[in-house]
Amino acid sequence: MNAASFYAKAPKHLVAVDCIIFGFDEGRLKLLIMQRKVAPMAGEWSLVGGFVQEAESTDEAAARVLEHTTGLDDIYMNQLHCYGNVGRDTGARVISVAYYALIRIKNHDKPLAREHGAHWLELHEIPELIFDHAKMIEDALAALRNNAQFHPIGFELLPEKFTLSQLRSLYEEIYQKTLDKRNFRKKILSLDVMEKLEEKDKTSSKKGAHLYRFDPEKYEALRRKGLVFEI
Amino acid sequence: MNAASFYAKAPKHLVAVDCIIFGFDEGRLKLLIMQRKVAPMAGEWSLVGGFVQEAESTDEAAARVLEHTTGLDDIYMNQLHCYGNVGRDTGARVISVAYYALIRIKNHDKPLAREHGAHWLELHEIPELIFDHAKMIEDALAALRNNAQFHPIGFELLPEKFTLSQLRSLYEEIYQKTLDKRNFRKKILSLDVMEKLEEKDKTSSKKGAHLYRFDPEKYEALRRKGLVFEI
DNA sequence: ACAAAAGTGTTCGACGTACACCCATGG
DNA sequence: CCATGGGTGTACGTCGAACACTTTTGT
Repeated sequence: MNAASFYAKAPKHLVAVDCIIFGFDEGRLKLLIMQRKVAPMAGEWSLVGGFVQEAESTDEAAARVLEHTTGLDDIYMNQLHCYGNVGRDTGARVISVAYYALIRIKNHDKPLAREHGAHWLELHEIPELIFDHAKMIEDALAALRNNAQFHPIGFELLPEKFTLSQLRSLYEEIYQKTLDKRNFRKKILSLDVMEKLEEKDKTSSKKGAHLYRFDPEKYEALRRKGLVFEI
Repeated sequence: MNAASFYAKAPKHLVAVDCIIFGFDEGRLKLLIMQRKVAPMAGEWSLVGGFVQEAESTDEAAARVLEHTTGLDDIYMNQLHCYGNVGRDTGARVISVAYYALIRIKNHDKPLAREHGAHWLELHEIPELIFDHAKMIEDALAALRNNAQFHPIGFELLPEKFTLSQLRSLYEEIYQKTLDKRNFRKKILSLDVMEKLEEKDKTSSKKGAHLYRFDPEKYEALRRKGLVFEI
């Protein structure tokens, strides 16, 4: 077989990206979910997605879709899985590459999201979703939990400056279990990957809690020592 | 937009699967690599792959390609990652979903593999590969290491009956470090996921080593107790 | 008898876990 | 002055890591 017929003989497929977009607000982990605009399943709840174009990589397609919906262009994003079952999309055979993204809810363009019919919902509020999107969310949660345990990705969900209580409640939300306050502080501070700021946050206590900021250089130093970030 | 044009307007892509096939033989981790038959890059070294057809899922495509090359139809297989860069295949725009597979080298159809120009090579023998296949192997090794630490997948690479020495040398090969014989035995035996057989293997010692067999039911019992397999 | 791999226990340090009280301050 | 969340230290048990000698048997 020559090269031309090798490629020409192969079938072509619609390829989509779907994004599981995590946020953290009011102490709760949330997902950005939208109402689908086209048939079939128009009006049903769906993840944010789009088709991969000729001139873009799948990663770029996911970044484009994310920016289109949130207005943010520097989102932490990881490929989750490629969902390739034949009948998964009831409108056509579509192979979908799912990405999960972590965003700081405060930073995103709320009106833009609203324009697209997108809503932030807590995990237990998620309605029935089209196609295999519920499975995607389930897989994304598992991936988030695995990933958050050994990589400093939790910080992507918090404001740049945050208190230890906020950080702890984020991990409590991710793992769905309460963490001991003293042990958590000991652990995270011993890793020495955050800068302690002079500022205090007084919004949630009279005394005020110190603000911290994740320091990528400190994290790099930790890696260089051969140590592993672990919560 | 109506449904017809929503799907019709989207571009279609060639979608391939590429398989990183691991085996374990003579105490070494090996990969099944083949020489490409078509242009461009004909004659160059490549992973085993093929195009996803209309009527099959990506998983099915990978299983088909694996059976086609090895003659085996019950191979342990995991999706690795979807590689979607625009220029990754120099012959055409091809989106590739990579899978890694673990097989018992002894069981596969050697002549069939040879017919396809496939060869088992040790990790340090792998020549330069086409496209992004070297990156795929690198990623697959990382995934194998991660996965082998918490899931009993090492057994997929060994014969049904194996000695503790074989098992240990497999893990030493995967992690590329020597493991203490006593600690390894203590750890793996404490998990109680293997059946100790009466038979002994005398091929590698005068004294003979007991053979063991992985027992999926014992592993399930471990899981039910909420414990985690960890090496 | 000897070579070659199989098999076996103990000690030590590190780390995870459990747990309760004082501090600072705004209202 | 008191309610609220912030901040702190210790004791115990578990588990991973290091480490060396005896057993068996084919040649």
